[in-house]
Amino acid sequence: MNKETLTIGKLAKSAGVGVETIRYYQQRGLLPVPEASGSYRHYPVSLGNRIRFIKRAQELGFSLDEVSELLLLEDGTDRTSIRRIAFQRLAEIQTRLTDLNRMKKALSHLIHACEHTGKEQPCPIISTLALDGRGASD
Amino acid sequence: MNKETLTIGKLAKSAGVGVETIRYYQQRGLLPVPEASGSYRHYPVSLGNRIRFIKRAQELGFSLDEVSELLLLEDGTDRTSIRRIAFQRLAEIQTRLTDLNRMKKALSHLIHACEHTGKEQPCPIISTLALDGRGASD
DNA sequence: TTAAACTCCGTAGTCAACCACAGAGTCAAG
DNA sequence: CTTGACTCTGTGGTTGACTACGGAGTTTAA
Repeated sequence: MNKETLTIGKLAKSAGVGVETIRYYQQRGLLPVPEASGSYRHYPVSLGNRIRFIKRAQELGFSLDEVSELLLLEDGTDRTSIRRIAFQRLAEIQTRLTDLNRMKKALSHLIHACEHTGKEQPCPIISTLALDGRGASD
Repeated sequence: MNKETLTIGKLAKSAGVGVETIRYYQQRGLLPVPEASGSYRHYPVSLGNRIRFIKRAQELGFSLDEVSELLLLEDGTDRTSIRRIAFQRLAEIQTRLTDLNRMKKALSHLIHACEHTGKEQPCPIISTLALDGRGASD
């Protein structure tokens, strides 16, 4: 009833997520489950900020487990721990970037070779994949 | 019994995968299911090459669905289709690379800011995530 | 006052690419 | 001929982040 609270549906809409997402976050312990004063629960509007926090962290590639950690540190006093999590995340991103760049290079190379190989010869993309053992190009 | 055939376990070992993986590939239609001459099936050794083909394609980031397509084109005559699939894959890799680079940049920036901000001020990592609405940096 | 829209709660399904396991049958070596 | 390793089939579990659904109760707008 309070002007400061919303039903779960309104909260979801205000935060741009589905109702089920909110319930899921509650299960994961990312969001508190308010007491119901009546038969429906009343959600403080401020939870919208927390949901948006979660969403922005996800956009930076944090998993919900990592977001949980960040939320514990939300007051910002434990800089060291926060940076540790961020560094970890950065390292994972770097690893993934390296992998993808290797794939990209290999694939571009194969496509290029395929485009510049005569029809009489086998397709380099297929023949590379079909090579026995490894020892391809790499 | 033939010298040219193996039991599923031997085939799996020779191709460096688990028995379950072979059965899974059969379900997906990536591998044929040979008739059993007896009560066990006998797998041509050549299937090992096909399995390795699949694995190498996966290393280049192809999904099993894409591998199915590639296997249909395995003779290498339909270069256009093969290249189409490879190009698609390359485009996906590029998209992912762009995303990750954006994340990396944002995160490095935040970490740097966090390291060079006085203790009296709020942690930039947290406060960026906690920003109301969007309109952060981006 | 009723009908639509919503909430609650729990469970089950989705995607990808497998892995695990159970129970029964079978094969090969000693 | 026994033992132990293997095969067959079918089904269920894993991870991550949701999404969907069902049935019952509740609130609210017309």
